[in-house]
Amino acid sequence: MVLQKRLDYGFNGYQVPPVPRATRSARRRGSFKKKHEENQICAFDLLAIVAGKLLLDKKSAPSSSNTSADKDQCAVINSAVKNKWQDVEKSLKVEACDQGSSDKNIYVSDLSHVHRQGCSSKESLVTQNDLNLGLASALTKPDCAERSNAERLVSGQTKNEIGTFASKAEGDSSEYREFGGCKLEAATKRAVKDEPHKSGMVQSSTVANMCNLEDPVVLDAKPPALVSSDSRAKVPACGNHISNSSYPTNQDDLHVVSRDDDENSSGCTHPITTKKFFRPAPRIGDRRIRKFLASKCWKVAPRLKDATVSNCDGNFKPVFRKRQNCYRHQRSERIYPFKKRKHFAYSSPSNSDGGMSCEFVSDLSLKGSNGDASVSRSRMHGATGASSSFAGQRTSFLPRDSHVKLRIKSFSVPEFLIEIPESSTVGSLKRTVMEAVTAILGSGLHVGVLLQGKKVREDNKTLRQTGISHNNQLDALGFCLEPNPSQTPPSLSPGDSPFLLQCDTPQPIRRYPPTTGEVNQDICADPEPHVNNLGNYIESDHDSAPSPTDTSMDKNSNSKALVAVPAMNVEALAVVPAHQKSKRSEIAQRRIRRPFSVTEVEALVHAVEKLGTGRWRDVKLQAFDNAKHRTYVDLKDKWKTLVHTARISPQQRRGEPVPPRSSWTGSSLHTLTGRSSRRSSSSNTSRQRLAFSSEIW
DNA sequence: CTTAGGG
DNA sequence: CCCTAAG
Repeated sequence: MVLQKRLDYGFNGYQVPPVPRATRSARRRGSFKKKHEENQICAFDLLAIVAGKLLLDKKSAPSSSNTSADKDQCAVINSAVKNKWQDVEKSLKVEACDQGSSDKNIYVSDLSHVHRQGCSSKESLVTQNDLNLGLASALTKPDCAERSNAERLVSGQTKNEIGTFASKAEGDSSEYREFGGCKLEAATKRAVKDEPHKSGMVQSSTVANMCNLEDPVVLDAKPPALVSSDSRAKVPACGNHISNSSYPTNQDDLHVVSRDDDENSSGCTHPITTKKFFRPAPRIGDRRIRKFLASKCWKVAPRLKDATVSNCDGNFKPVFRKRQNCYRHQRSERIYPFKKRKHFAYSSPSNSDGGMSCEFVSDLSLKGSNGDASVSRSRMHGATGASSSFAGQRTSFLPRDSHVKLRIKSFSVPEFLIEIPESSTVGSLKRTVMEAVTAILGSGLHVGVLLQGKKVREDNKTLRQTGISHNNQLDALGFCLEPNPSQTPPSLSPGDSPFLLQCDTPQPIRRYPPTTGEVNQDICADPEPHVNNLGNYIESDHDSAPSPTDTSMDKNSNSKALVAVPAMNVEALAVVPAHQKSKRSEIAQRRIRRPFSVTEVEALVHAVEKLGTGRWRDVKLQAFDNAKHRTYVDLKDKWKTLVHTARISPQQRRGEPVPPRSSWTGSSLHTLTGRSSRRSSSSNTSRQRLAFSSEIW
């Protein structure tokens, strides 16, 4: 094995993403290089932090004493390490010095591993570890007894225990979790601060040790290339804690701890025990292809805006369908439940006075609801179950006379048609309907008012004029949701109402045809897995997405392809475009918070370590391709917070390690490099860190 | 659409 | 997470 030339641009010994591709903007800004370099540091740090697979063998820790001899030894270690690393052809089994014994090595494991781990440090690993992770307390404990104690603890733990511990710890604090059970000062402190009652966990520095000092064997474990928490994998009952083996360090038996369920899932953790769960890092070509496809899909992934925008023209269907085809699993669930949910709730009142009620609408609702809608109490409709039922008061727009109190129990959804292959599952049918309904609801609605079963179209009349008064029988009054007319630019009515649109042409019922039914069926040869996949897939909306390697993905996509979401002409040149628009943005609801799971963070770190920052889209595609709810912005943000939480000072990011402990600082170790000597001048920071660590350990 | 960065 | 400027 050969250390690839990436070492050449290793920054402070950290692995550098292969030939970083500066983004266009970055190139333009000319700031890419710097950013990238900084990122390398972050990548490594966080990688180390998160993965908890530091390259140090536990034996590398100075074992028993903290004498100056030790320090000298450390210096030797470091220079040895450094030299080793500079020799690109040599084995990466870097010898460290522990009492001068070559048996006690710093293991860097093999090259491939190193590359996977992203650690190609030319620097002292010891230093790095210690620096970034507070490494093993064994390394840093000034007190010999303490140190050896820590060591004992470390060595006494089996891998499994480590995993268990880490997992448990993982479940305790989300801040803590983010570091994969490896303690980081900042993180730990934060955990303490945030959850004082759990400080017990925090004190267990052994976790860090264990993680950091795992056997080289363990280190060889393939790091997850992808973060996919495949929800289609068997998801065991969610317990409070994860199974012992859930810590993803075992080779070929990666267990995914998927915890990105909903925010308040009471720490529900799904140990996913599917073997070979992770797809190994795709080869370049492979990845290219995948990337290409994915990016294609990604690019056309409809957002809400897309939908609305594309709906604005009359010929929306082809466009939309195309998107639909491409979108597949990427279709983000965020679109519907959140951004759109409120739309109809708001849009009804806002539209009700918009003067958009049209004849065809009335026609529709009548047809659709079989007259039901024409009665005041329209019920939830058909299989959709998606009527927007809300009860509330609807005050009239009358200036200040007696108010009409209305109670709207529910709205009926206008009729629409769905075509779906017979081979489709009930689940997909439901989903199809749901999406159709959601699309209708989300794409702008009008409220139709019916009085005594008659459509009230004169929007400018007062309620009183219309005959709606407080002493009315409320039953005489009805409301229905009406789709916006997808019509050619409406012309203003020359009549009494300047805002009343003329929509005399009856609109055909919307259809939601399957995109390519036959093809789908062909592909979905076996309907059974289809069912399962779909079911799980739907559930997976809450969780992460399925693994990309899973071929059943296709089926899913196909089943999704059956879901033809209608394109409705939303605010097609609506009467009050600006108004509606502002409303829309107002309405947009915040997405639910979904804390990153350890696995995700790991994957993120890996991806960033590999790709560098500034390529969030690539990161997303590569590592979070299936996590539909993670946008590249999310990833970027997560990285941001990770770096912040890790308290990787700009200094460190620039590659100037800060000694965690003055006892180390003073040693000859730090005179090895100019950097090291510079470092001592920055002891200010180190003292802060010191105080910090002592708080924890 | 992506990225960067502030909030 | 959201928002937005900038490219």
